[in-house]
Amino acid sequence: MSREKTQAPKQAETVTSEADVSRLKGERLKKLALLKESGINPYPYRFDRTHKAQVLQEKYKDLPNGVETQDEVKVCGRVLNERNTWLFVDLWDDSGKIQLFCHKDNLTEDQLKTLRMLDKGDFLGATGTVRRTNKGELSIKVTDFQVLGKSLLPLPDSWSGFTDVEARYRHRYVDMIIHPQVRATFAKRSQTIRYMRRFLDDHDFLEVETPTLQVEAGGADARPFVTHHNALDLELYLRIATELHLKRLVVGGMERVYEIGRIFRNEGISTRHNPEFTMMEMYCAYGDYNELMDFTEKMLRYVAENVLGTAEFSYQGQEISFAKPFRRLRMLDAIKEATGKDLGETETYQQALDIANELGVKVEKGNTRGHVINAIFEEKAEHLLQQPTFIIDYPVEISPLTKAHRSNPGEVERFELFVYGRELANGYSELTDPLDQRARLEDQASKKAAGDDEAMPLDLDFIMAMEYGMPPTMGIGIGIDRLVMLLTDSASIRDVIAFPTMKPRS
RNA sequence: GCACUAGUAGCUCAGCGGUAGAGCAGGCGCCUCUUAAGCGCUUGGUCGAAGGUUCGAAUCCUUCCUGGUGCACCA
Repeated sequence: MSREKTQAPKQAETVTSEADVSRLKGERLKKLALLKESGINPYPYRFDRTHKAQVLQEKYKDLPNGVETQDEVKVCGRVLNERNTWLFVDLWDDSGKIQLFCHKDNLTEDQLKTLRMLDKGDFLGATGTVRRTNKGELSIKVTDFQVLGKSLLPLPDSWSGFTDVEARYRHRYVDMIIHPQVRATFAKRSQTIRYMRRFLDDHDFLEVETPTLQVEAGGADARPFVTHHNALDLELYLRIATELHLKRLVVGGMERVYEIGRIFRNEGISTRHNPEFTMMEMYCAYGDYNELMDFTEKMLRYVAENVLGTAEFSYQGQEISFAKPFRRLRMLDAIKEATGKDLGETETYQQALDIANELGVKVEKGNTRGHVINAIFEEKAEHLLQQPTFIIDYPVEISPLTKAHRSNPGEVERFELFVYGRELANGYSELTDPLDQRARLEDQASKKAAGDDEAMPLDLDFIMAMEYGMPPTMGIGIGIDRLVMLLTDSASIRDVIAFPTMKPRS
């Protein structure tokens, strides 16, 4: 605390020297000083607006050109453009634009002087009457105005735009000021979560919260972030999934639960991966994966219809339909469709590996028939799945938390949903047999001990929970960021995460 | 982690061995019914960083930093 105080004067010096260095900021600091000298507070407390821009545009849409009303309104927002030396000012709020008409006939000498102390980027509140100019622009004939927040830094110019991707991610607020599209994307992100939540709530689910800090990070194959708790002198992991805790709640009698939360995985960054991302996981007692696919389909359709107004949309030039029934395809059949090879005829790791070699698929992870099948699927079939497709019946070896298939040996009742060749969701009939679960997790733990840092740890309390008895349960995880990418036609996951993970500068 | 690619004024870009440029933004003045944009004049740069080659480097070479795209990892 005392350290901060001693540093305070130094910070003040920095601001001054920056002003010397940056002439653009310096010009604005001069205007700020001028405002203060004129007795104006450039950072006041509030403004009572009567209308948002969009409301006025709508209300006066039939007002003819050149017609003035006597209707007095108060509007406020950020100045993004100015023409004819502040005669015309484009004021933007979160609904849209309204033009201010600042004619000298309607303003005092002092007000005209104040007008010259403004900059693009400033927040302004204006009072005046509604009129439409001869050229057809709805405007406020300003009779009074207040500075609501002085801006000290220049915005990118609106004509050439703001295209430096790095700058847009690092300074998202500028990106959002300049690009209404970006604001719209994040509004849709919010709505996506809202309607998913509403759908689940309407189906009697309870929203819950489970620990982010965990002693062992389980529930998925991924490397975790490590952190440290000082008071306990304890190494902790950031969660890589919410699954194991949500299932404990099902054991506890909460029959329908879900969590929408941040997940952390210590993996590479790409257009489809951010180290922290948002996942919706839900668990529902007494259902199986067949029912879960029906449910998922309905939920996604509901979300799309409410966010977009339609369940059919275009993603990166590809028409995607959430309206039509989603195709359901066994993994082995997907491989057969893609390659002509029937892995169902193989029985051993070696037989499967021979086919992989024949297809030129490298199997770099795992040494079981299931791993080979999965590798072939991922390399040969996955990218073909453009329209929503449930790939069902996965190999047991890559699914340690999933119930064995009721009729196909070696398989589990699991599906993944693919859209545009990308995984969007992962669901299954949950494994509820504690003896089977213990055996599978012990197998995982031995792999972990053997050096597989993505294998799951042995969570004994999770097994104990299951030993108390668990009902048949269906459960799914949906990648929210990827869903938002689809609904907003965003090419990169960074476009749907307001503050994506970036390396620090210098 | 690997490959390719980029970094020049506040923004968008040109320049690719010979004195750092343009448009917009900014400043000053005039102007007051404009829509990218009234008119005139004008300020503005560690060319991402550090080395090297050269008489001379924004430009060529090396290393590093930070992005983007693809691959790998993964969801």
